[in-house]
Amino acid sequence: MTTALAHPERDEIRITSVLHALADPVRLRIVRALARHEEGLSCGVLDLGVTASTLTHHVRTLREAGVVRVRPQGTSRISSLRRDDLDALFPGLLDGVLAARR
Amino acid sequence: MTTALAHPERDEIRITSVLHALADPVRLRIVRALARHEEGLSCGVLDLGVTASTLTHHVRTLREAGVVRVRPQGTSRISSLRRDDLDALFPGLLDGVLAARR
DNA sequence: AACGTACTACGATGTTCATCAAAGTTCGAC
DNA sequence: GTCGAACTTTGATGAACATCGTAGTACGTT
Repeated sequence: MTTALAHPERDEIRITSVLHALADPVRLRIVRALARHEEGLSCGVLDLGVTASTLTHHVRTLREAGVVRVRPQGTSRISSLRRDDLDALFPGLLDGVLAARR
Repeated sequence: MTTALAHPERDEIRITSVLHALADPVRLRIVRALARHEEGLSCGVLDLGVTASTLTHHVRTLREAGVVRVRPQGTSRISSLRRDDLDALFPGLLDGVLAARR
């Protein structure tokens, strides 16, 4: 399928969707990894202890919530944090989440 | 029941539980209301469009996640935001959530 | 003690969700 | 064009959850 991946515009991002997307241990690990790689990365390289299809589900949840942006590159898909949008809408939220020790 | 209400200690509060607790429209409205009333308030006074038993469930979810502190007062229970604990653990998170326009 | 208010506990219900396996798609390389 | 790698889609399953109604408890007031 070559239909472009759907991403919400900045003003379509809802706080409840973002919070729900972040409220999962696997997705939170993805977000933490993306925070360390500003340039983005293919989530397949992460060892998260879930199958590929589950990983697809999680990345889609993050994308549809507006937390990450995904762009195809070859057979891979590069995900990156939508830090600018999130910081503009919910200043402090992302930093607070990333600061969490546990 | 007069058994004291259980609250997690500050170092027992987990980010995923907090995010999950905040990721519900009804609970978010409760948190917003509590943010406007530092002294705390009885959640029963809020008109949230849910029954009393559902409200109990939501307040318990917030309490067990460490988002609010609840103290009995007469036949009521006064809830208040655990702003100090949340700000210490996840600086910016609460402000970011409260800043959300939608 | 009797009553009303505020809240809780329990049980039921329908929905959402995280997970997986299996089969399918897309794309680069040979 | 064939192969393999990376990812997605579909369908199934079990768990978690938001909601409600009913019944119950705790407490202040009369």
